[in-house]
Amino acid sequence: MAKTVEQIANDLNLSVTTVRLVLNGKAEQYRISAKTQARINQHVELYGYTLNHSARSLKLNKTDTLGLIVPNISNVFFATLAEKLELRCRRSGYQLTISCTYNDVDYENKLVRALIDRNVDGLFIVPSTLENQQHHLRQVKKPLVLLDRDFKYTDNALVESHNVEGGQRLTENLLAAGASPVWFLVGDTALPSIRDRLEGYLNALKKHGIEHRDWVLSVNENTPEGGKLIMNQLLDAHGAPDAFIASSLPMLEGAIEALRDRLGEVPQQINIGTFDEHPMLGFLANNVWSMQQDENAWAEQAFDIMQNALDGHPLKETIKVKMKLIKRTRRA
Amino acid sequence: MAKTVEQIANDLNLSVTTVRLVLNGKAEQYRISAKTQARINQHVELYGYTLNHSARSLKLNKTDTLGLIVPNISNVFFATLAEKLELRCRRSGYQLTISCTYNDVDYENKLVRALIDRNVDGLFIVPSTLENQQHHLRQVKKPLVLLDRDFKYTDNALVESHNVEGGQRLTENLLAAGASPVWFLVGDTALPSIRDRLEGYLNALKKHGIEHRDWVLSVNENTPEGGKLIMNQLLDAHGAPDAFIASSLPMLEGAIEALRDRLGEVPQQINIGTFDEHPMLGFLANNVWSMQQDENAWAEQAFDIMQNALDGHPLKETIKVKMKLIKRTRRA
DNA sequence: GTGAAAGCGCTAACAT
DNA sequence: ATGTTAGCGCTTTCAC
Repeated sequence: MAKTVEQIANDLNLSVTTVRLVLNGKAEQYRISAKTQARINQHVELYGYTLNHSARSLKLNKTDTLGLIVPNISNVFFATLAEKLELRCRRSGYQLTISCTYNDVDYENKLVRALIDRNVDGLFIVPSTLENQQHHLRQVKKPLVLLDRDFKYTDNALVESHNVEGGQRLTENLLAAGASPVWFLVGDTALPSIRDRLEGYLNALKKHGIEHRDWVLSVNENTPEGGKLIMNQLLDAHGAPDAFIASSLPMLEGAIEALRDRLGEVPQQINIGTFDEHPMLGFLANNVWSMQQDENAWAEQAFDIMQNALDGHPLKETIKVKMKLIKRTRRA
Repeated sequence: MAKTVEQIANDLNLSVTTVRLVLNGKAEQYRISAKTQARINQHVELYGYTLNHSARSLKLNKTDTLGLIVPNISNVFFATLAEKLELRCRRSGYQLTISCTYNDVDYENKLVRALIDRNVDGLFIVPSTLENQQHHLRQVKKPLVLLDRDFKYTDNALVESHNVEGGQRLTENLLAAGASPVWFLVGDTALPSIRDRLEGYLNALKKHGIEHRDWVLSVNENTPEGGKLIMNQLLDAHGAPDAFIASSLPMLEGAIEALRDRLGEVPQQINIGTFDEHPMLGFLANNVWSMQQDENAWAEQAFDIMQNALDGHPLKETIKVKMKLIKRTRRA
């Protein structure tokens, strides 16, 4: 397949420079004779030419590769984000390499090192903890775009959803539906995004003159197990709820499981709110409001910032992407 | 951060060879003096050393990188497979780069070219069509492991689930539950995996002395839209079913949507079978049987084959991984 | 026990 | 308009 520039040059008794110029479309600019161009093009047509990225990388000290580090991609949100980002990167000639941390703090640091060692040109990271974030900021001397979690203590560029506003809007819609209380099942307030959603929830309550901070039930893991635990507590203390919001899909999964385990079914009149959209939310017979994150917008914004940084214009902005409410109403 | 081998050698007035030998743990083998070793180790301790992968790749004509091409990763099965495969590859020092085709036939070919151009050492591919498969077999001169879809016309190594057996077992379990007919909603029989599931279904019927081929309803896209269309047809012709099997999760999503749209709810007594497992299947109030694919086993097997091929022992086997049945029973 | 040097294929600076 | 060359950092072969 291959054929190197030098081989082509030799075959045609030309210099590498000449061949390179036409290969790179600079033929006109350097006024390579039409005849030479034709000879080269024909040769390439015949034997092909594929640029050797390793050689190019060695020379230019860049790989035209970007890294993405997320907790996992079996989570639809991160999976979709990865898809959009990969597409956006490829559109500009970058290969994106995706890696998952599985929320393992040490493994995350190792991943960063592995990608830096492979000389990626820049890195998109969803850090697991503040410590991880600080570690990365120290280690990574390349363009870095933080995603999803604003742990503060840095002015590095960051893209996230507008969780406060989203949380508020979601809550207001559930409040408007009438059922009360609207419990808020919150997993892991160590995560800024979760904290912001909670803040939005409280804002909405306050706006409606409600001050029931005891409607908030929290646990310290953002997982199905956490959701199950907390829903069981709720059932113990108050029986079946009329309405609740889960701070994320994994929490919701656990909460629903608890309801089925304890009540034998998920009472259809419960109004449910959740963050992150998924087609299977339609499997619930209930009214379901889901606050969707806009992965496409994230990808565009994050890549823009990266592009600028690669061009030597590092930006320090925090972008908050608007969320979108999806309503599923059950038939009366 | 960096420091090259040559820099270290210069700093210590040694030759690159000596430095390399201790860096690569061949110190004992070549009996480098303890003193020299100490000096080198100390220097590295102090200033660090990171191997330049680009230079190494250029010299050795390999990148220690493998490629994975799947339809998309917003599909949990492929996402999980990608996760497991990435872990397995990293464990052996390979970086995995994941790309999605979105079922775009041309884009898929471009992706293969892009990865080959970047000189990946080998490729795992879920081909979209037979034509794609043949294209890849022609283009890819490197180790290639096909995944998920046995389009035949090749003896290339391939890893897939044992869909026939899985389909049969799933069907038998639904038949045993008593409800009848057990409809089979099948999307896109152009996909070998789907065809095998159907075959398993028919085997089960036959085994039970049932010959109702008209229980099979098919459409030509394996999507929510396909599932919706087909369930609507079923509702038109026979009313609400007592039991059905969906050939994949996307199909099930559409089928459930149709039920809700038409009946206002998903009748709880319907027994549902599906392929691929997902926690949110628990959102259905129904009995749900799901036939789960074992991504971990796929990853292990696929990597093994790849490893062998990279070591110069190309294998031509087709591996069929056993599936696992998950049962969700509703409370009476 | 340690050293020297060629060469992987590309780019960019400098010739003509 | 086209040619020459150095060098990116590594590996490998050969030499003392």
